[in-house]
Amino acid sequence: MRSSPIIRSDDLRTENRYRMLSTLRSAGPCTSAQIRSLTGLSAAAVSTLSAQMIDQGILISEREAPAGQKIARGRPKSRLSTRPDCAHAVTLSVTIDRMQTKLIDYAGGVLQSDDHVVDTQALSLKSLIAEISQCIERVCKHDSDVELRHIGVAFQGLIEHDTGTLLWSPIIQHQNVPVGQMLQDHFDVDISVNNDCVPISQALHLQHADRLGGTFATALFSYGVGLALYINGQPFAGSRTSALEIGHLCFISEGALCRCGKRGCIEAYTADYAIQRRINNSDDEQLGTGRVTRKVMQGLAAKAEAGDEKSVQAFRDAGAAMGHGLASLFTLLDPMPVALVVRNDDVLVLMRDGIQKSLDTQLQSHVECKSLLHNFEDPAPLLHAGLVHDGLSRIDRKMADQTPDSVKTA
Amino acid sequence: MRSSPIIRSDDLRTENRYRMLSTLRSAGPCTSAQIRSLTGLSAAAVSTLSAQMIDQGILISEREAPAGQKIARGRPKSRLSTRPDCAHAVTLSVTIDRMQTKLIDYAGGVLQSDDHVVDTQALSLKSLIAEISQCIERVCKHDSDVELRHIGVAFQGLIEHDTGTLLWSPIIQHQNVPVGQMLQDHFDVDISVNNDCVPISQALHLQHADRLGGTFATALFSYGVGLALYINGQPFAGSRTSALEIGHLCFISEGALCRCGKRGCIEAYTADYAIQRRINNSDDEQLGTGRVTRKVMQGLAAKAEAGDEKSVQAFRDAGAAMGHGLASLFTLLDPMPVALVVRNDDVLVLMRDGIQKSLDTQLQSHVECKSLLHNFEDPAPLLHAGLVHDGLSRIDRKMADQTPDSVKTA
DNA sequence: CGTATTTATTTCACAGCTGGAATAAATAGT
DNA sequence: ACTATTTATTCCAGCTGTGAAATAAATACG
Repeated sequence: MRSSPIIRSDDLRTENRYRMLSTLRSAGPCTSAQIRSLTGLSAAAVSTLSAQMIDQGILISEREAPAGQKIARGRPKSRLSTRPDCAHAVTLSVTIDRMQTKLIDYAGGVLQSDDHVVDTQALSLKSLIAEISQCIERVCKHDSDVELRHIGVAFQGLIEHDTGTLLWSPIIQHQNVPVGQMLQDHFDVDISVNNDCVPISQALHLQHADRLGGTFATALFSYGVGLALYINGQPFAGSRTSALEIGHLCFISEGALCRCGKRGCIEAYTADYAIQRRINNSDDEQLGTGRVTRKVMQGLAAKAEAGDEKSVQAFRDAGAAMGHGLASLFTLLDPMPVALVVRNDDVLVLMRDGIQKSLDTQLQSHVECKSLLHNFEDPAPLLHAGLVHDGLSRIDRKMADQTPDSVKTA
Repeated sequence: MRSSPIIRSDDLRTENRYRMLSTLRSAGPCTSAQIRSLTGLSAAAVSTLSAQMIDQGILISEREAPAGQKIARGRPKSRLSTRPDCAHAVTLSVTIDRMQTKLIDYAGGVLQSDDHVVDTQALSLKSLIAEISQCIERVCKHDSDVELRHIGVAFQGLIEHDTGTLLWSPIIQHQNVPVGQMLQDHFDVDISVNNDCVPISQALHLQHADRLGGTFATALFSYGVGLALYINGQPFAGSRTSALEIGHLCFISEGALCRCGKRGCIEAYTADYAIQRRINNSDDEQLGTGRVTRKVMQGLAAKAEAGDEKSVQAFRDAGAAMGHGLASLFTLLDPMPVALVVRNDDVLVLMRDGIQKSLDTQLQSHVECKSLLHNFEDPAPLLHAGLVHDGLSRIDRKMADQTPDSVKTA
């Protein structure tokens, strides 16, 4: 009902502070004139607000790079940017075989990295949280003056975004794990837990809006398939979860057995284990254990590229399943560009025909679906960029709330 | 990126004017104290704003019903309400066999009604628009001082909400009909064209939020199946269309022929013509012509209720198809309550088992789907309420924009 | 009839943002 | 050194809000 929560004029100030921070966050360091035009605020307001925030130690102002030869005529521009040491965030991505942790400063710089190899499926509930906590502590302990304000965690699976509860995940043996709550008890800072697709989609929106536009889907092929949406320039958030479980849409009723326990899921044809079992002649009932290594997948892909009939068919079927899922998505919502994010591009090339054929068959004729598919290799940097942006944006919100007055009062 | 477009303090005023109107719109006539608590505005602001709007002729203030016996002690409350004669809207619903038009005043009162029987499938493009225009003119001509500010049209089909273009509709032979544009050329007022599900869903949110909550789906069974969503208290709007074509999700690949030209659509099992052809032994290739009358459907339902095996199965299959669609929706987004809106409750009763069984089979086990389905009989009053609310809300927005200053300037 | 009670409006000082004008700041060119 | 140029800041009146307190309005009660 309410389009905006702003009523009081001091809420306006908070909002405008956030606007400035948010602008600096996505556009990088800016001169006050740039901020003025990007935010729509008046010069007077920008000046007042930035002075206050510099006072508070949130922003810093520095001369524009004096190294550049083309020095302008008048008073040199000074650029505002967020002060790196004013706050820190931790980003943590959990995949089936490792935890990657980074300590980030308020300007987005990476201060510490930690890569911890671990078999997540073998962990007890207690040791899962313990391992995660240790990763976070490791990156934080390195520096002495860490102002930790946010921890952002990315998992694969079904995640309740308000509470950060892991409802279900293919890489964890347990269900309904309140990861967010448990970490908050441990560290007492804001925690956000998200399906890994969500930050990736955020990063794509920041970096590739030119290609993808404001409305697009992000499909991540990893140990399973994840999907996140941007709609009209906004990340789509459902009432409980933000990511869409496209992998568990029913593709063939009473079909192949899926990891989730159901039959005929898209994932039971698209996931690496599904492709593997198909090519290796094992039947569709086997789920296998552990993960299919990247090397094994490359082997399977090579086999298909070499023309092995069965392998080619397996990949084509995987594509058909995925195409069915996208067609369903396009039927329910509107057709939209899709970013296909995958570690190994070969796999996508092999599936692409199947995907396209499925789309062509299943979409209504009046729908144009030319060139909706965009490939992106290597999800890792996107995931990192998304986690950083998300974490720092949440800190921005808190910084904006700390109006000078409320600081005095507190 | 921008959470709110408010920067200048006069935007604030516009927004707060709209807040007040919007509150009056959904809560009905209110005292200034009620408005204060519902909007969160201060007494001073409410007083100033309401005085201005009364001056402008947008609001009226009247003593609370003196008829009531329990007269309070002190100064009697006076209630603010929108002034009926300050603006008017037309609502128009087009179904396969009729156009229902109403002239509404700014308080939501029905001034004129028009029920025009017409076979929409037989109309040429030109006569379709002509018929619609004539309906609108008929209800407007009756009164002399009509301040027409908005026309809201509800169609079944795929509609681009920005432009009001009818991309595809089962009840119209033509495609890509720019209904919105053509009506605007004719009447020069704001036009909104929506899938009929959207206003119905809006009305359900207003009237039955207690049962459905802020996140729910609305499935309308009419000549086909339509679906609209509310997510976190907001109507869901896609980038082009707002309604979801759940009826054309693929249920059985290479299955029964659907009106849309594809095969195996949910609608090819759920629609009235689909049920009819199944029971009448005609094969799944026949599309039939014209519509299945309500009487015929009641006959088919009676047959099934009497225990006819084939009829029972046809309805059960229809339910299974619908259940598949809902399961897909619940898999992609979160499971949510569903309002099943249908003219004839019997039909729903016959399908309900099939729906539930499909849901139970296809949803992941960790999902609770007990009692998500709610029945609503008779879509007509809901559609009307939704159209009225939508039309008047859009007028509210324009009224809020007319700040006293901007009036003087203009 | 005057008083108590309740509701609505007005008034005041304070704070936020705007647009425009006036200053201040910092540098290149002459 | 002085001036021109460009950018940033400050100041102003005007508008929008807030909370708190005072005032006005309209009725019931005694």
